[in-house]
This record gives sequence, C-alpha cells and structure tokens, in this order.
Amino acid sequence: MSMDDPLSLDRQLCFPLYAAARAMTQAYAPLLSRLGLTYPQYLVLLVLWETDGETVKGMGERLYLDSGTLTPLLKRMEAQGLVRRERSAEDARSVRIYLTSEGRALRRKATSIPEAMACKLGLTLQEATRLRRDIQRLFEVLSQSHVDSSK
Amino acid sequence: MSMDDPLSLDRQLCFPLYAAARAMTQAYAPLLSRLGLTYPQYLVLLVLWETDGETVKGMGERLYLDSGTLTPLLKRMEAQGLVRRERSAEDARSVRIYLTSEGRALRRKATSIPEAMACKLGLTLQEATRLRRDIQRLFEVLSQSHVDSSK
DNA sequence: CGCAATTCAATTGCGCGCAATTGATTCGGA
DNA sequence: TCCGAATCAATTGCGCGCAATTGAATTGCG
Repeated sequence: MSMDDPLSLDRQLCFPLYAAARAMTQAYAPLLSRLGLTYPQYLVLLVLWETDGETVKGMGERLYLDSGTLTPLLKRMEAQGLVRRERSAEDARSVRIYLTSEGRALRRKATSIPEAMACKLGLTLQEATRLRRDIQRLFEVLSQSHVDSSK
Repeated sequence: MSMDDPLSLDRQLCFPLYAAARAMTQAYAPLLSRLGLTYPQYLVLLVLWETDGETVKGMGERLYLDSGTLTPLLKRMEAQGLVRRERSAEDARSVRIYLTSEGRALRRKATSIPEAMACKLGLTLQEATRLRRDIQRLFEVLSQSHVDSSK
C-alpha cells in the first residue's frame, strides 16, 4: 500500500483523464443549458455547422460514437426542432441529418462559448494547443489498441 | 466555416479530452472484464485497496462521484460479493464500505493491469508522468470553475 | 441475374453520471 | 433541552455510451 504502488489511485493516468473529462462537461453545462443543449448535442451541432446533411455513420466517425448513442440523441434533437432526419435518396440504408433554421440560428448564440470556456480554463493559447495535441496523441494510441487486429 | 473558426471541432480542447477518456475506458475494458469489473468499479477497488472501510462520502470525495452514482454501483458490487455495505456505528447517517475476502483477493489479479496499460500506451514513464500532471492541472482549474462561488 | 456477404440505422439492455428530492440522523445555537 | 439547520445515503428521472442483435438495403461475386 505504499505511495509508489502501481495500483495507487494517485499514480494512475486514467483517473485524472476520467475526472477531467467529466469536469469539462460540467464546465460546459451552464453555458449550454442556456441554449437547451447537452454536451454531446453541442458536439453534434459542431459537426453539422461544418457539414450540414452529414450521415449518421459520418457523424459517428467524426465523434467516435455509434448509432446506439446517436439515434436516440438525434431523435431528441429532432423533437426539439434543431435537426431533421431523412433517409438518404442515393442509399436508403443511410440517414442524413439536416439543420433546421432553428438549428442554424443556434450557431450565433454559440459563438461566445469558446471564449467563455477559454476564460474559465485560464490557459494561454499555446498551453491549450500543446495540451490538446498531447491528449490527441494519447487518444490516437488508445484508439488503436482496442481494435481487433486479427483479419 | 474556415479552419480557424473557434467553433470548429478540430480546434476544441474539450473534444479530444472527451474522446480520449472514453478510449481509455475501452482500453481497460478487456483487462477488467476478465475480473468481472467495469472501469468505475475498478476505481472503487483502487480506493478500498488503499483505504478499506471508506465511507460513501469519502469515496465520493476521492473519485468525484456522488451517492446517486455510487449507491447503485456499490450495491452491484455487493451483489457480486466484492464488498460489504454497513451503516456506521459512530454516525448512523454514513455507510462504510468494506472489502470481502473475495474483494481483497481480486487485488492480486489486478497487479498486472498497470503494466499492461503502460504497454498499450507505449509512453515513457516521464511522458506519462508529465501528461498526468498536465491533465491534473486542467482538472483542478475545471473543478474550481463550476462551483457556486457565492456564499 | 441470383444470392450470400456486407453495410447501415434502429433497437434492446445495462451501467454509469448527475441534478434534484426525500428521509433519517446529527449538530449546534438559543 | 429543544428545535431548526446541516449532513448523509438513498431514490427518482433522464441522457448518455456501448455491446449485441435485428432488419432493411446494397454490394459484389459467380
């Protein structure tokens, strides 16, 4: 049970990552609740504001989420009037997600969020950039490791 | 919609953190499923292996989780025979969590996990240490920001 | 063309996370 | 001592995440 025990909570890399990710979501919550959004819903909008008409599959590849998560989430956003879900004409297996005018309008209200968060974090631009790069690198290593390498 | 748009997904610090945390959980999953554990259950055991008889409140302060999360989680672990939940004698409001012999025995099987993860990550010790420190710092900033500072 | 394999989204089931509330217990000031 | 405030775990309700399955549509191989 010594402090340099590999099973000590304080020595884990995983735990700060886990805690920080949840704290990040909570830091966004008050900003997003004003727009009636949850954090994953905000991520969906970030994608659609860049690529309107994205498919569910494409959305999943961008956000690393599957249809089991996205389908009900998108249905809730559709019920809120933010998006429209439409079977693709070219390929009836896929479903495309389109912003409604309300969903597009929300973008203007969201423009203040990044700077509000930057302020909360109190990191310099280069600190934030370096940290993002480091975490991205960590993610890339991790996202390799849990794929079935056979076949 | 340019690449230096503050609302571009690629410019967010939050998203890699969110994705990396989930990828980390998934990287642990195959190692933990052999022990019949989920990732948060593993964290609970890390605490108990250090401090057997911890209260629910204390557990929550260590893991930054509340009773709404911990109570059902601990009940599942009790049903698995890993822990015992017991109203405290000194203060009947609180509940103490004790390892069963099975819960203690699981520690031996878990000793290989940290090195298995270190291998998966492929980071040097100092890279991992620095990243952990950076993320901890990020967490500390974040955990301040969402507390009600009034009163 | 014909049909098996593949690709999609949707569904099911379950375990978190967390806000909000409830109810029991303890604390602390008058 | 009494009683209101505070503390604690449990509960309720809801939105993720994700593994596994289902069913429809498409692809591609013979």
